[in-house]
Amino acid sequence: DAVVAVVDGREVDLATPLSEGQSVAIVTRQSPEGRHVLRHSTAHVLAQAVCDLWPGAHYAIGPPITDGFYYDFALPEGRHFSDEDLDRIENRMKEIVAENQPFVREEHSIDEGLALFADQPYKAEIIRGVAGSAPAVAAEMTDAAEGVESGGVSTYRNTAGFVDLCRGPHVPSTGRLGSFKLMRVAGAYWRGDEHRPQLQRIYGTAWESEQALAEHLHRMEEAERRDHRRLGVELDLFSFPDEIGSGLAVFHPKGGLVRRIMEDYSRRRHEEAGYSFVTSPHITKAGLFETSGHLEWYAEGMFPPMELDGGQRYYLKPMNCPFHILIYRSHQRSYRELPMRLFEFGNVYRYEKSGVVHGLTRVRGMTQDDAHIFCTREQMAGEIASLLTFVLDLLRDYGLADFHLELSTKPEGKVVGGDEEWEEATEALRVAGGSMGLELVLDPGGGAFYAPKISVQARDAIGRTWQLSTIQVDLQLPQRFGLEYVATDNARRRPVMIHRALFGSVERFFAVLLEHYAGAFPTWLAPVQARVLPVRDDHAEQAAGLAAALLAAGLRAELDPASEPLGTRVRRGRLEKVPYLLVLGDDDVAAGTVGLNVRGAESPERGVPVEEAIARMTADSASRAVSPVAAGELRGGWA
RNA sequence: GCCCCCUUAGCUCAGUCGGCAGAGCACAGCCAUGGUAAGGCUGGUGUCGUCGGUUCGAUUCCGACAGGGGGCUCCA
Repeated sequence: DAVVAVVDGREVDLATPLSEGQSVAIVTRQSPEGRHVLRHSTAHVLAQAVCDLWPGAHYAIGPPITDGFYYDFALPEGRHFSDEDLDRIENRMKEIVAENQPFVREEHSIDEGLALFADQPYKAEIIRGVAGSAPAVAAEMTDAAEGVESGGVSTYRNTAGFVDLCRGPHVPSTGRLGSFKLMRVAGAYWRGDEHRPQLQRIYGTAWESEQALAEHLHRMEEAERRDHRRLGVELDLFSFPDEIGSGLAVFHPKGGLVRRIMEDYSRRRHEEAGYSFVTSPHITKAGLFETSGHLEWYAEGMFPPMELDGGQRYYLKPMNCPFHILIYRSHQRSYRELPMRLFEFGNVYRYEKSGVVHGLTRVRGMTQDDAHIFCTREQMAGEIASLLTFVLDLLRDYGLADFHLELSTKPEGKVVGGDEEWEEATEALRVAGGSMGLELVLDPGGGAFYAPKISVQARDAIGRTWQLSTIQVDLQLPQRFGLEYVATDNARRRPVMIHRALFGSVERFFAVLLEHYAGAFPTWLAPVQARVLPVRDDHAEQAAGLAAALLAAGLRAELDPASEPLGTRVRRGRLEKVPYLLVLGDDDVAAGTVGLNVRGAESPERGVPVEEAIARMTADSASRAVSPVAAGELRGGWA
């Protein structure tokens, strides 16, 4: 069961000789570390198989990753892998496993290493790259994991003569791999740099047993089942008609309804929090984005301009901030007006590259719940703190509960503004973020070109983390646009501008909630909250009366008439994840009751008095305390 | 933008080794009035993503384009 050992705190091969007095622990194949080793060794076998099948192939890097591994190759004559090749490679890998070739560790000097990999340019580059660096730097580089230490290199060789540069450790022999499956091929740039050659990457998954592999594949299917793109079709929420274009969604009646409820609640909360609601057009003359700097910095992310009479260029807006700035600047402002909080559900358009568009989470046209707060420098810290509290509070109302914060600091290279300003703004965010009682993770260099930001990362029901709200402190745009206010001493001062979006984009947040809830929106967000099912046609009148009573009670209710059998209609209601199905038959008409089917319950409650049913449903509808469905159990759609 | 894959009925998919296509669900009509996860019968449905090429003939082979999926890079 052992794959490697830990000797004096360091992972080593099982074949490593021991000295007296050393502490030894065994790493088993199903432990996280053991799986890591299995995956790493499987990657080696993958490279060996590819080199067998494509003599002269160059192999680059092949690390273990979450759930599996990958390996990057450059095939002779610039050839590419296709899906059919995966089967061939996998079969060859199985032969190598059957041959049970030992992994033999060898140590070499740098020069020997270079000689060994003379015909492997990527390996040679790794060796040269690390050998040329100071030891401290080398240790930081991921290349160190590939087997290069400052003094020499380590390799692993097996009986077929395949040698790979590697730090190890590895399983003792190829027969000790677990169960694996090659998943897909992809292109990947050498060293992640799009200006360098694109290599052919093969992804695989590997586990300690057939069963663990099967469970992983099953988990993948479960995740697919709650994919927002799939649920969007199944629940008739939205679509992406080809005729409109890539990354441009239309929301259908039910999706539009959910969206409107989301937005309405947000509006109400923003009103209570002292925001003013503004609107701005979708297009503007080029000058506005020249002043803001967007055309200088991000023109390639914008849709190309429309030329109007006289050569005037108009752009679709990728952001709302310059418009809000013009609202601020429409007349002279006093310190008495600050902080001024301008909010808009603003439609913006960004020219996302064709390969990155993805469902509702990466689109070319979206609605931002965008606000800009203009305040004094003295107000800045307090404003950020109350903003963070507001944001987290609101996100919790939508059912997200598990957060951490991320502070993104000044990026390298293209930025505007001086170090002092950056430092002041960053510090304000750091202090506010630190006071929230949440983990604060540093993201060095991750800020926008004009401002540092703090973002709220939320974990959903199946453990994925989404970047949602962002708050940016901007000292640049107020300067570019010459914003001022008149202070108590009658001096003109420059306000600070805080950009913030809470959902990020309504579309994306919709997708996050849809997946978080696996399509079963909590009652307050559900497009249809209750459906009345008369058992027979002769209950139609009472059923219509009941539906009317539900509507009168403020519930989104509808009637599903008895033109189909009850079982059919119950099934449909469950698949559509309607929170309440109210069945009305002879007994109910006689007694003034309903058969109440509560979403998530095993069986119906018969004979519930109508008044009681309405009271329960309205209470549920008013509640935002919900617990989302955990992973799995989507069959039946009832969850 | 780059690499691989995909595109057949509203949806999910089968199929044609090149001779103008099928299933289930959905939809429509009729029957059935059924107390909790698919009642029965009948019926219609397709420019086989688009445009070119090869061919006597293309949904099938080739190319380009569009849209989608998985990655890479990017994400103000």
